[in-house]
Amino acid sequence: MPARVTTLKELAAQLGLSITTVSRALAGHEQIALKTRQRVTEAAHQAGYVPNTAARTLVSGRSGFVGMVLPIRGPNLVDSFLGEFVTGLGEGLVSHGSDLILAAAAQGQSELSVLRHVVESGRADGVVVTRIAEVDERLAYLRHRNFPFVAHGRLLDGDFAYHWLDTDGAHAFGEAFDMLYDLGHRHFGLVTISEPMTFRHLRQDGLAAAIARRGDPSVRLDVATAPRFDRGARIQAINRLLHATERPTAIVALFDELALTVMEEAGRAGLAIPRDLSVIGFDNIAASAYAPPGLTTFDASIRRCAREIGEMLLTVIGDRPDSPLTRLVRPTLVSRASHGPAPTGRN
Amino acid sequence: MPARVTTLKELAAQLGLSITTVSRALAGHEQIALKTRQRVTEAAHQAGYVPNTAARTLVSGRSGFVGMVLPIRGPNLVDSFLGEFVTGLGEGLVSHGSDLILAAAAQGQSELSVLRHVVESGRADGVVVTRIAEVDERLAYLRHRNFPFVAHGRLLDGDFAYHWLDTDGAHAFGEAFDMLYDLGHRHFGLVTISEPMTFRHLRQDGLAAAIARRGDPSVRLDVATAPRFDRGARIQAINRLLHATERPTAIVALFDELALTVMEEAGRAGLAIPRDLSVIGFDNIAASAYAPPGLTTFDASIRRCAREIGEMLLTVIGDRPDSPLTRLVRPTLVSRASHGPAPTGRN
DNA sequence: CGCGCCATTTAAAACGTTTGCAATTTCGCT
DNA sequence: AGCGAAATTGCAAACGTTTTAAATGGCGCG
Repeated sequence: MPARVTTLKELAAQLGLSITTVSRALAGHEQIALKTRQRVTEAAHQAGYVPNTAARTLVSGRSGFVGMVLPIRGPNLVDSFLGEFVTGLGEGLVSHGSDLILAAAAQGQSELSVLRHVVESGRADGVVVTRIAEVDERLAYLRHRNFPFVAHGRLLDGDFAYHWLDTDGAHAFGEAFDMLYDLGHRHFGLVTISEPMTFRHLRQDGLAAAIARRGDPSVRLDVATAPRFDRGARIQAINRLLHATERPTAIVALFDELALTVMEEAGRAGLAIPRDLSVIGFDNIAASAYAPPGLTTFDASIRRCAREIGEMLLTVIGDRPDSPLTRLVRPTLVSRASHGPAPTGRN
Repeated sequence: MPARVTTLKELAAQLGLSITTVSRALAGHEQIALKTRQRVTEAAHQAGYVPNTAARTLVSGRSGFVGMVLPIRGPNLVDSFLGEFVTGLGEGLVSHGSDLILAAAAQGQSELSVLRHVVESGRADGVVVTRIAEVDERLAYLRHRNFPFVAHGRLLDGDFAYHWLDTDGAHAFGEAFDMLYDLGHRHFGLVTISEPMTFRHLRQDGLAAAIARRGDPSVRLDVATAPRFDRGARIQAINRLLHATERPTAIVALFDELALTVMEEAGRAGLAIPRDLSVIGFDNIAASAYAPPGLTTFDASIRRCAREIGEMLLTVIGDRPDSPLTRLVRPTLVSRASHGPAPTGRN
């Protein structure tokens, strides 16, 4: 029946009350007589009244939205976590009735400009920023604007305070090293990317720190680097590692996609995993369970993290705490079949 | 510097013009002198002016948002397409500067109630509805409300007109049958789900139609059904198929996740793929490329479809066409190594 | 009976924008 | 210089809500 939306004015007219009273009754103000409150609530429910978001936002200055810039990459590249992340964020927000706004950046439009638009148009009360870069203009902007946000990931230098949640990649990579070392490995490979993302450093440093901690001079680490989205270069870098005169017996990859490529290329080179080569990844993407022989990796539980990020952001928006909320989540080892004892004979 | 947001009033004051003129100048109205328009545009750019969404929405009745209900399932179940879908949708919307609103349904809250809230709060100008059920209350509601929407998927009975885009599962399943038939297969298995989703019927009917078209009475089809998210039941159903006294030589799965389970269980039963059993899936999820020996499947190109859905929805919102926009996208066969000639000896 | 106090309700402004209509300015022409 | 039309600009209302400040009514008490 109702092709139109009910408004407060209509509801008030129907009830013979003023708009003010109806508004207050629905908000549950004590000052309105209980009987009236009940009567109004009942009528509102009856009429299927839903307050208009725009009007409410305009007057209150709060939109009830949380924003995020949608990472759009090349034609066939989809952020592999996006689904999980968005689901988790939704879970985190739903308790407060906040919705999520996803703003896409058009081709050639910087992510910053989209972020600015989201912030300055008043679309959102706070934003989530993911994939922190070494020098991150988004963070600089948000700080400067003093706009509520929570970062998924961290900057390297702690020169300004902000709210963040990060997975403890450093710890995981240390754990990977220790495990492999105890399995007899001494010659390691690290496959990483060349983009200036901070998680790259955090993880690599965690590995280096674990090596240093062990204090065994016979440990050797070779690093292969390639651009994140250049499959050719990636394969080339990996094969340099694989076909060196002295080949590592264990390769740790910055994340699963790289590890899967390592396994593929290893297979192509006639190396059996884990007999000839141990491989460990990070993230635990769906394919890792299926790729033979099953990739040992760390589960970053993106969904749970995103949920927590959502909750943190709601706190930040509501309470504006002046000391930063921070949270380091330790990823859990998912032990599958891609790692094992170091090969004993020569390679 | 600007911790506050610039408003039209401030801009007007600064320029010595009325709010009206500034508003019109920025909107590019011809009636405002060109020189003024330029001056205003320049000043607005300088000040980093971004119009307030809420105010604009309130007066224009258009929010510039497109809504979608975020499917939240059990703890570890994430809609495997969500990332791709959302990315595609974002791509489709970005040209018109529309953003995407994702509203999550809290535990125990029906998807319909969330949808109602999105629609009636005026948050969105149109919505996208995915995973159409046989009897879909969301579609019924939207029609009744006469609210712009585009469905990803179709109802079975065409009793009311609406805008949709669907992947032609019927065609794909027919194609799969034809291919397998030509490889000598006569005994088929279909693994499907018990939930009342329409795509289930469309695909199964496509398969049945292809069988009928062939007119070979020796063709046999066994169907195994299990609830979508009940892994145990799924495995059981598949194994009933696999361990029947007369086992199918080719199994077609409703979608890749099922096909992957079929391959796992086949491996567990000592069957070699594709020597002993051919398996074909649908969707082409990431894991399908990695799961040995590589799953033959159909690529639904979710991202491209979602993008088109976004574009369709913008058309619907803008033009309110009275004849329905419909689009059937033919999925493409991704031929990997999980299918082959029917085994010749007895099984 | 009148005063004041409390409980309850309401009028009106405000949020920032768009837009119908009216006012003002400019300019050509006589 | 003066007129009228065209070009340009501005006033004010409207969108639906929240909120401040004020009004109204009821009632006890002196």
